[in-house]
Amino acid sequence: MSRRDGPAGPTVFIVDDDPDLRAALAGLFRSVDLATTAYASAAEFLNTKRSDGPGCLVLDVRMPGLSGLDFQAQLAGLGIHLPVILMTGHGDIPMSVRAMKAGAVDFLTKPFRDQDMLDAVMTALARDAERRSRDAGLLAVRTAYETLTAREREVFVHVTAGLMNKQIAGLLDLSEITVKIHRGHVMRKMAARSLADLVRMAQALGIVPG
Amino acid sequence: MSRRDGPAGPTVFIVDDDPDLRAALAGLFRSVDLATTAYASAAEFLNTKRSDGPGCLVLDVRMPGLSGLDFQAQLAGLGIHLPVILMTGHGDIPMSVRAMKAGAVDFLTKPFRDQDMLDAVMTALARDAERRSRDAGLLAVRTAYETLTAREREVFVHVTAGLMNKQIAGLLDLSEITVKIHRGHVMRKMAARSLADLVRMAQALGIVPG
DNA sequence: AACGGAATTATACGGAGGTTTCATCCGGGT
DNA sequence: ACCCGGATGAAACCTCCGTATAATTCCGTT
Repeated sequence: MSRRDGPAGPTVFIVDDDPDLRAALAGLFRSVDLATTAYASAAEFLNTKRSDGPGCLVLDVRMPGLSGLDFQAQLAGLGIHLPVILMTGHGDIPMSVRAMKAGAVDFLTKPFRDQDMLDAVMTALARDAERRSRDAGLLAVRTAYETLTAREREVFVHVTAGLMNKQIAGLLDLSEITVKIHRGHVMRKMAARSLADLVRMAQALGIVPG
Repeated sequence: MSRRDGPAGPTVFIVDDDPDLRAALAGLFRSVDLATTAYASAAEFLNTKRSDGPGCLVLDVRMPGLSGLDFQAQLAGLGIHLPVILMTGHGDIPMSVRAMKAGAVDFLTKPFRDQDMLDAVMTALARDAERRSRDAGLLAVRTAYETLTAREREVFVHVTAGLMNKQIAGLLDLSEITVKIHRGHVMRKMAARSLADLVRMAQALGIVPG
């Protein structure tokens, strides 16, 4: 029921209190060469050390302790951004709408067809992969940004706003040469090979002149 | 049941074959000063001349002719990007999930509370307003981009990729001075006041060097 | 007290950006 | 035949960017 999820591929995390369903799902995912790890409750999932590798969550709505919906609502706050697929045997429309509004990939009613679950998981894994590639690019930029001093960040903002060194000097009450120095430091620390690069980094960081 | 939707505010378009519900909804929205226009079917909505102003759609799922779900699926293809709220008296979970996956703002089961509908409409109108402001900014950029000649567009791509005029000249087999000329034309035609501006425009246009 | 990092500024130089003026060439349309 | 827009490019000129060198000040750590 559990397999190593090395660099080979993503892991499907199953959280359901029904051992039979856990086994069935694990078998289903194994049939398409997906690694799986199963848990009987949300608490068990949270208390277990996991790699933070790629994957997705398959949650039962009705479980002892935290329900699948409540669990889903808490995931973002816990820093877990795995895409979620919900399953239920006794759901209703408001419940499914709430889950989808909260960003669930799918909301399946039991019994569901194997293919429907596989489709949902594939969609979830694709969504996770996309988020990870976005985050990976952003992490390097954020890390570099952290190394900037306060002054350098001010200059960074104005440079990427398109202001000339002279104008920035006026705004910050500095000499133009000082702005040039800071600007050079920003380019070096951010590993930007051109102003265009730096502007895109600012965009990714959500930095706006206003 | 119908009110002018001048520059005052957005319009809620109601599509439902039940006259009583149409009237009730119109009354509800009027109570919060929202303009409404009601239709008995999807076909009637499509055949009627409407302003393309801000608003949202409130659709019944079960209607004679095109169902609310099918109608929703066709809207994007018809160039109609109004946010959709669906209502149904006899829906099921797969139906609601399909609607939400297709981007519906909400999926309400009849009977619903007035406040739930109003909340959904407010969310929908906010989403529409946001999309419109994004589109408005993009339209100007797209229009300006249309005026560029083929050569200017090539230079545009490489400039926003961060290449120096000298490098661009090499790639396009031109003299550096000619690149400068084209570059100047690009800046003027795109109304970019700085290279940073131009880079952001390229981002918005989805222009990538690769 | 000594050291190092951050911030500041000046001078100087070379490279890159940007514009103007002038001029040539080509294809399309009047 | 003529004109015009697009593309090309040379010369000249100015501004802006970037960096190296050197120096000063302040602040926090050792």
